[in-house]
Amino acid sequence: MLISADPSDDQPIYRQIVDQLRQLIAAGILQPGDPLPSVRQLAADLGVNLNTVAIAYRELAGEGLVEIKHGRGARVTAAREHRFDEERMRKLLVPILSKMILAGKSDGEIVGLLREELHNIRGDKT
Amino acid sequence: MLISADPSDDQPIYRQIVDQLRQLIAAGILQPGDPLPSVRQLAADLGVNLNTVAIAYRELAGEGLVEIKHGRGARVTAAREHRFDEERMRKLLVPILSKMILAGKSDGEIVGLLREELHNIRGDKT
Amino acid sequence: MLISADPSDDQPIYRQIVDQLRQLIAAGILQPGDPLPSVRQLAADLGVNLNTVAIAYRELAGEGLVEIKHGRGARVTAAREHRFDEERMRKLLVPILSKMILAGKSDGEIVGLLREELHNIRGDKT
Amino acid sequence: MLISADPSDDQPIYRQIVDQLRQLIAAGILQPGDPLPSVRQLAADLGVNLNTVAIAYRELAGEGLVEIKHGRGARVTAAREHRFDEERMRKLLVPILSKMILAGKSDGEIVGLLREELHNIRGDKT
DNA sequence: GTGGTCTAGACCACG
DNA sequence: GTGGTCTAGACCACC
Repeated sequence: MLISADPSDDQPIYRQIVDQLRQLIAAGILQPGDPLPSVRQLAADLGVNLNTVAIAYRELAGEGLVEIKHGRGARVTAAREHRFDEERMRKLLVPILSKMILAGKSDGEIVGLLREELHNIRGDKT
Repeated sequence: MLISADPSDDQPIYRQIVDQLRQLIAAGILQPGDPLPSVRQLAADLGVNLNTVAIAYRELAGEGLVEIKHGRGARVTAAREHRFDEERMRKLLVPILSKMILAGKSDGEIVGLLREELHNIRGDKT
Repeated sequence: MLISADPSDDQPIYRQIVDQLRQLIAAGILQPGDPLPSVRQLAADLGVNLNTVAIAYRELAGEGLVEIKHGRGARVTAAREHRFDEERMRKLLVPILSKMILAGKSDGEIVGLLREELHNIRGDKT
Repeated sequence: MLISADPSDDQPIYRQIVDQLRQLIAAGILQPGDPLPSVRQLAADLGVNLNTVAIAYRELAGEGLVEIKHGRGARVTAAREHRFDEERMRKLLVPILSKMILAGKSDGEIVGLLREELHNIRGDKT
């Protein structure tokens, strides 16, 4: 299982699912055309309600990352540029960076950690 | 006023306040020992509910960034290492990085954007 | 083959088939009395399930556009006025028009686009 | 009540709500900044479940037509251009036009009906 | 089998 | 008060 759901996380479960699937797609582990697990299957695996997974899938469909076909499951969309709201990204970044700075991290350490995560995501997936 | 509250932001107001105060502390604009505006004052300035500001202050107190003295207002905590939950930081970073990757950003572009934001936060504050 | 089935379309396949056949009849490309391809044949050509095509034919029969003769295939119905539920047509039109209006289209642009499509459908068919 | 829900309609209830609200916004009856009825209120009025309305609101938020504020209700978004996928609009139009043609309507009649609907939507709302 | 929709009812988060 | 999320369970539509 590549996906997990933690009800005690501060993020709602459906968003955890969205974030993890988005990461798998960004990593290339899920390639365009690949099928996602069925709503019922994933719900059973995660021990969550069917609707919770359905909401996650619907959100990904809204982002254009997956295509949902009635009766035939969901698949990763044929690759296409994802829109990029730079201002939004910066705003998301600021609180995280602030926390790191307050923890005494130097710019080098912060950039290093970022590079590590980028590498983790991109990884090798041949 | 260095703080603003935007009701049309996607973040709840109390979190906007928390994030901005944390950023000001990280930037050194608010130094250890400095007093925060009173809850009443800030609530009035921002035009938000008193409780909203109180919740924000309580959250910052929970993070150990400010000390609330009953009846005597809140002050930035005497400098001390803020705990650093690296795993948590990484988890916060992943969804943002995934989105940037899907938007076609190269590692260099992503690191560049991060460096810019770091610079913006650290800025000049003597 | 004048018909196609696109699994990545947002419309279900059976509806794609219905809409395309209806359009061909409206355009006069399929004339009253003309035979439709057999369910088996069309299903094979489109690479879709037999039932999917059968459901499409049944829907067209329900609209009175085709006649299904058990064991002898389906034919376009002898010409007769198709019932016209004006209210239903208006209801179908409203969401599309609303979207166009919100996109800033003028009445002229909208009417122009409609005229183009009418022309495309009517086309030349001897 | 400006909105209605018909469970026997072929469109799902949440989409009926979306379409009607979009129409009201296109018509200017709901202006930017205007509050939408609360989820619970509208659900009660329509006699449907709270979640059904919530899904409709979320969809409108995804379209950028309304902004939902936790604890403070939903409002029509400050006006902005709605994206316009012309190909999609044409594809939606074709089946409707085919039906009208099969009903024996002339181009003039069809255009006339369209103009009427445009007028109905745009209407006077000073 | 797949996903889509809806309900009733619960509990949490925000202001 | 507001909306957000989740559950359990039902029924429908598509292939």
